[in-house]
Amino acid sequence: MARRPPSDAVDEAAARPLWFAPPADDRDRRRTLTRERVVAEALTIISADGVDALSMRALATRLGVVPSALYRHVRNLEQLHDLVLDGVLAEVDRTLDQSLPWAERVRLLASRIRTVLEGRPGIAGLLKTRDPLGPHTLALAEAFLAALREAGLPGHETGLAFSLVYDYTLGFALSSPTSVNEQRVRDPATRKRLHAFLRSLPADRFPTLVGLGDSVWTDNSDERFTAGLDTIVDGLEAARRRHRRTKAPSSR
Amino acid sequence: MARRPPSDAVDEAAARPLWFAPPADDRDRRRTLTRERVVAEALTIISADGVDALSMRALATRLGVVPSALYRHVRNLEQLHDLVLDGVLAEVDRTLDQSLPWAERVRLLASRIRTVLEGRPGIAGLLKTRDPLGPHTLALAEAFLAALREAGLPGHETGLAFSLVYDYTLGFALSSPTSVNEQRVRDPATRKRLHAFLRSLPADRFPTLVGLGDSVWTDNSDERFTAGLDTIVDGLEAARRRHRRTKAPSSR
DNA sequence: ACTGTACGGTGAACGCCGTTCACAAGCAAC
DNA sequence: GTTGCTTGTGAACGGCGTTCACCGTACAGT
Repeated sequence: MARRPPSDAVDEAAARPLWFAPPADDRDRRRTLTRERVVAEALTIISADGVDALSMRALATRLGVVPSALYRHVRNLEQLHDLVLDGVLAEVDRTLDQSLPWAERVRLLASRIRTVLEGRPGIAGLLKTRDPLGPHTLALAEAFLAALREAGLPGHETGLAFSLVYDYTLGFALSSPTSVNEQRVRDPATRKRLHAFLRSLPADRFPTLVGLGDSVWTDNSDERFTAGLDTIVDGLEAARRRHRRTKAPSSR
Repeated sequence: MARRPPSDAVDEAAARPLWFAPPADDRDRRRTLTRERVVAEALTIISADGVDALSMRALATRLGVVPSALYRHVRNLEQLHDLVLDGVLAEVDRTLDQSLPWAERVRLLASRIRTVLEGRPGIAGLLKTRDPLGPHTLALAEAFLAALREAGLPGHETGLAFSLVYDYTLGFALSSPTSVNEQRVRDPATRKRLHAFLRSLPADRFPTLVGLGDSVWTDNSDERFTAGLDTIVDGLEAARRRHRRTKAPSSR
């Protein structure tokens, strides 16, 4: 009696710092279902068809198993999401040339996160609403903070800066074209209709909108992302200077 | 035959600029179902129990009607979401004292959006993934652009700046505590456990994370929001100066 | 070598969901 | 009064997450 439920690992914030129980032994691997296999298969589903295509039943079918079998390895869909999220974040390259200036390092990390997230349509939505404290999430935070610390801001402001950059990156990845609205956004005909629609707006009600014309709507999401990121980093740079001045008023 | 389906209104970008068909007459109001009543009831559900509690069936029950009846007034759940979103955005106060500097106006608008979105748990998620071009969404964009134009940036950069501020605000509202994780975040005991967990991290693997200590994690989301917003506005200010200098190098 | 037990997969079921479709009640116009 | 259109109804379909009793198998203890 009293069958032990699947472990918590990612779910429980107070879990043991021994996250990834070492693979132990590869004895009966390959024949029986494991949590790793479940999560891995979930990831391939998401990469292929987006996060909406990931369901317990579909996942079970792809693993050649009945849905209820999954619940031996994963507590529920929520926990599966958390595990998948940390698996995705594990794929973000955290290596950085330490000689690079802090701003560049921050930019690099943010760009890499975006790239990885955009390869898994819809996963940014999960990440923003669930925000698991898995090992790789923490490692990523560590990398960001290490770069930001060199900006010379006090600890509290460093945390705020991290939150800003991280939130921006996730938020951007979330609103970028996913599998759902992809064709709607990328389809040039639809885009033309949209531009025509915007041009047809009553100028008395939306003077700025029509006054600025098409140049307002940037379709290139790469440009939009880096431009926003640069502005944020500029703002952080300004804060850095401001703080440096009040702390050690050397010149002027 | 050939029953006319519910109109598109928000859904179709190429719809007539005649958005809100005037109420016409109040003859049979109150007895029969209308699109307005459906959307209004959906909004109260969301405000009370979050966006996850909004389902066609629950909505129908609250309206004293069978689920399929809703499809006479709304094409499907997606369109209902779009209509709800525009309804929410309609509640954002767009009036601004024109004598305020542009930066302050931008800050005001962003804060108001955040306030409204946080009153509807989970709705920011919809907004980011659907992004409807309804009348109030556009009016909000107009207000932002009007403020940003005074920063003196060229049209293209103004659009980028709008995208940045808007995305940041939505992204932040999305990750702020919703009905789902609310108690998990607000509960002081959980917060204590989280802090203890962070302190227990191995310092060799996360030197910055543990080095900065608790000061990194700001629980006050108001402070986090305004700090991020200020940084962004600072960055825009820097871009403004930069551009002004290259355009008209008056002093120095 | 035998036996008990716990693990991990099965099959059926529950209750929810969005959506469709044929049909009926009400109402307007001719 | 008949016609035809609008709008709500009832039943159904397929899909979802999740639970539960069941059972085979492999392994541990004696």
